[in-house]
Amino acid sequence: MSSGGCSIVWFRRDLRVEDNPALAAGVRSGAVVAVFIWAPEEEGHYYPGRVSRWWLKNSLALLDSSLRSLGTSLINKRSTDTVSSLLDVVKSTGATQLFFNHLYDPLSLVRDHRAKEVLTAQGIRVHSFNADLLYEPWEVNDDHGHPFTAFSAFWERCLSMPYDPESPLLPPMRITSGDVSRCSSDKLVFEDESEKGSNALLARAWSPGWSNADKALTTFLNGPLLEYSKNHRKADSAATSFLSPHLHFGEVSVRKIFHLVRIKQVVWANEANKAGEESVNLFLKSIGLREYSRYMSFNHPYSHERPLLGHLKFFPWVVDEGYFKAWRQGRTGYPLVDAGMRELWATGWLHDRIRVVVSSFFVKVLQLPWRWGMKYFWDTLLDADLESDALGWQYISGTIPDGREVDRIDNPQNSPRSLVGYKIQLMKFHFHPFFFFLQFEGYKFDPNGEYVRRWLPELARLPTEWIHHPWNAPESVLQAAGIELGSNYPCTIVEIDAAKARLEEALSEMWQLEAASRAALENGTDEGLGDSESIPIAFPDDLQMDLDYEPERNNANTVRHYEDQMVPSMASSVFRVEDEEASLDLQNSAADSRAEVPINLVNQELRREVVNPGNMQIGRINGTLPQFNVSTGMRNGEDSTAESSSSSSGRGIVPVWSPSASTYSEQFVGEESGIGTNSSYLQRQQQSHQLMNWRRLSQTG
DNA sequence: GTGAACTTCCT
DNA sequence: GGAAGTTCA
Repeated sequence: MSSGGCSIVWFRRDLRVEDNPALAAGVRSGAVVAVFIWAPEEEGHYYPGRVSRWWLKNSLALLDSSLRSLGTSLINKRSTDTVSSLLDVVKSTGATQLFFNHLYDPLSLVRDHRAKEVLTAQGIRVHSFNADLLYEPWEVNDDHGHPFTAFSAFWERCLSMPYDPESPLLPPMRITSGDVSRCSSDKLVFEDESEKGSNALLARAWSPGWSNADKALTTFLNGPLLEYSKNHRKADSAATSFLSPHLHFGEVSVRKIFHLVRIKQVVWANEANKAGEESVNLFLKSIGLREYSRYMSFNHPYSHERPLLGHLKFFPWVVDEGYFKAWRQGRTGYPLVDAGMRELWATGWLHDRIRVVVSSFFVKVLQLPWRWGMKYFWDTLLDADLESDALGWQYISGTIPDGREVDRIDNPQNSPRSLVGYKIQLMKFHFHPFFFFLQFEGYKFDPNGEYVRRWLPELARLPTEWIHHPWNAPESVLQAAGIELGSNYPCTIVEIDAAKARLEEALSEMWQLEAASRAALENGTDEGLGDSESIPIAFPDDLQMDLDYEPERNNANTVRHYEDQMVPSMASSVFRVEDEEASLDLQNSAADSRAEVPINLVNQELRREVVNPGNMQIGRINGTLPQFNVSTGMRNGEDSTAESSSSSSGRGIVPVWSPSASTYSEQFVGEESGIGTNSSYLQRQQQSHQLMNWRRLSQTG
């Protein structure tokens, strides 16, 4: 029912015309104005990295040309305030409706909710849809109606839901363009001069854009998918789908992938093609992990900044800039790790297996704070994806709940013996697979050393026998290969045995701290002890790659720009908000005197962004911070203006932040419940935290 | 009812 | 490989 005015279709990470529910609904409602708003400052320190911006630029160009062939074009807006820009577009086009597809990262959840509120208040009808997932997060629950807390159970349920995911929609036949004569389109700049040279190389390997994504999908389905299971262990194989960057920007619909893969599954099942079936299941699992990452982000919106299991709060991370740099540059002395890091820097891509290798090394051997690693991935990966990367790093760090710890996490009421459970859990994650793997098994990813030789030419002449552990090679062999350890290839930055010992120490320290904190809680003493989570917020100042270690970068002027990607210093960001909210926090802490695990600065940081993304104020209601509400209240169309796609159970739901308390996720590491006390702690600690910057931290490490 | 043994689960 | 859930004597 078109009401005279046109409709805005707001594109974000759904850069496709096929199976795009928001676009389809907009087109159905009449004339359409398609809009993309570029407001990267709103992303805070998750300002997209260079390669990611390159992708976006190209993807948008393709979307625009597709829209043009259908009868309209893409209006681009450069903005520091997405919601204001939306309003501007509404006003200049006389639009009466807004259509968009859901996103699930914490910032989008807040921003989109605000957009909906603001536009609705202006009399605009807002409709939002699921275009990114097989099922919306709130559709998938266990038998008790609670969200799942373990991936496997979650995925099993997804695959056996009583109704199938929506069938993919065809692209619109044509689009009637709304009146954009008074709505200008900005020229968006996604790369500066210094970045163009590096980016030029990307185009040789990648083709962004929805139609290319579709080709990549077809290629994969007709080729590598069959061998996916067999090949996916190899670092080098071409068996990956290479769909992840396409998926990140929504150039291809997960539901389309799912449907097509399932067709293959049926065919191969009929043929009793075991390898094919296994491959399909494995590939679907990777789709499932992507779904789960959104699920986690929705249910635990702090999961990109805070461990979901509390014990890691007490892990004494090694805050060592030198280690961090060596890891980034691929100079750790572990060939497989170094090869991976150099490939990442040179190409923006890393095979999934190698991601696990380098990130495990980061967390378990170097024991650097995982958020640094995650941030570096964010800056360098072509398919950087907040939710997926958060899930991945939390997994590597062993902080993903496995479904049993849920009701004991950070809950003072629980019996001390649950500690044992944590302990073992973490020991398992840390010790078991990795050290073994590093020493003996790593080679199965790259049995012939081809991968290492490609990315570490200095090791190319080393016989395969030694290629993964040159430190064991006889001197004569090294000499013959032209290698001098410590000179043209580094000695191991940390030896395995030393790392193992240090890890044991670190873990026991962690348990002591946790026990002490627990004891303090039981005594009603405040705060407890050390909180290593205050580290990860800081990010070293000089995240500059040394140019001589960048194989693909011959131009000395192509210095990477990190200023815009810098994690704000604590002094400059957290405390500004703190000041504004000082009085409130006092109230909160008085009301919430129940002793809590101490402050989590990370939480403060998210809060800063959430409360104040790009200088827009999101109101606090009743003196509390916006909290994420997954309670059932909003299921019943608390939001009457929103209309979900056509999902039978999904109608009326838009992911929403609201001040209402009592969410399931409270059970995790004080996501909500900790806010009040955290703030008060912060306030009291203000002085000391203000002084804390990277340098100071590095001295303590 | 109770504890031992067995099963199942673990991005 | 440890712990919660289940079965069985």
